[in-house]
Amino acid sequence: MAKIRREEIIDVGLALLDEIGLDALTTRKLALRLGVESPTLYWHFSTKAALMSAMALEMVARHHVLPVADNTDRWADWLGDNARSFRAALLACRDGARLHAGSTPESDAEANILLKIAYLRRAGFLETDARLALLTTGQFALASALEQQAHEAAPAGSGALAYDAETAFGFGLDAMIDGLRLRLAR
Amino acid sequence: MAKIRREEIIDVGLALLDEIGLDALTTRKLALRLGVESPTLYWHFSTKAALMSAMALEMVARHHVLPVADNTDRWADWLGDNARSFRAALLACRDGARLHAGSTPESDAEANILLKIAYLRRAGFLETDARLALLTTGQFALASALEQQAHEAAPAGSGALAYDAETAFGFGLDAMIDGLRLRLAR
DNA sequence: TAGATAAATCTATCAACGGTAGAGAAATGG
DNA sequence: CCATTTCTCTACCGTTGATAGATTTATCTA
Repeated sequence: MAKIRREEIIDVGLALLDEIGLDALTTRKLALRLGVESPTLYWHFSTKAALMSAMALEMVARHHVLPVADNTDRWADWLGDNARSFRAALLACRDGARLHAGSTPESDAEANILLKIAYLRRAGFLETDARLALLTTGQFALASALEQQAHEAAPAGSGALAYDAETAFGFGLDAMIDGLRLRLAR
Repeated sequence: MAKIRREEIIDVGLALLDEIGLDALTTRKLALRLGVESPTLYWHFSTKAALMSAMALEMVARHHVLPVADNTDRWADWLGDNARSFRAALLACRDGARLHAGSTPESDAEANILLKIAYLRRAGFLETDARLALLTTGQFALASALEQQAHEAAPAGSGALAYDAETAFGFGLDAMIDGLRLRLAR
């Protein structure tokens, strides 16, 4: 009768996800790896979806740790780094983007996001614009990671419209930030 | 013994999806509504995922019908309209964005996408940039629709970072296109 | 230390799911 | 009229997420 902690479930869950992918990740397989029977998981989490949410949250918390910058002159660089960091967190684990999109976690810690908004305000943005800038760059990062991992899973030839995901993300992100710079200048 | 056609399955499938949502859409329920037993579906589609892909394709084909413009001066307007049209297509049906993201359809008809690339080339873009501009605006539209429908399904209070999805999309899209305009000017 | 209370896991089972095998009905064409 | 293809049926399989309730382990007090 092995005893497990909530953290352990999340931790092993993420490791197993990385090995076998989201579709194959069942409560039984996870329980087996934990040395436990599957109903045990339902004492720690009300539902499988709740467990997945917790995993998604932990994944971002673990890899997306970019602190707020001091230099407000370089806000554009920081905003780009922030989006790249978020995207990298989603890519750090197999099917990570789908895991995140499938659940509905309060993506960033509330406190952290307020700090980021405050930083952009210091750089000259209106409150609303700061929020939207963070939101939309984040959404775009998610979309990019989502599509990249979908292509990794099913390597369709995609004849005429092949592209490199990394390059495409950089292209779109740069455009977005250039647009924001323009908006700030007005 | 009712006979059904492939189109009919897709059609009724989309209608049923709109009623009960993606998670509740099972082959049995769909078969029931078609007046057929569920294994019948597997004669028309090799797998449920293939059926979902076909539905996703039909959904976009039905609603995302913006033709290529003539006026190359207004390429920015057209590119914005194109992204808005794509997003509207995903929102036209409950869980439409998840349906699209979950499958891996050759999003646009190949021929159509080539026309759009050609149009942007005429407007002055390099081949690569034209492709990336279409790709990234489309990805952003998908992400926006995905998050909007996720919030519709689970109306989390989301205390401090509430926002209107439509507004946020317009904000990000405008920024992106402004950035592209800048790039074109160089 | 003894005994109760709370915390955590177990066994057994459920209905529903995606999918398959193979028999059989309906259409098609010579 | 028969043979062949096209399409649907019944019956079933293994797996899934989840629940109920007995049972064990830890904790806390008298």
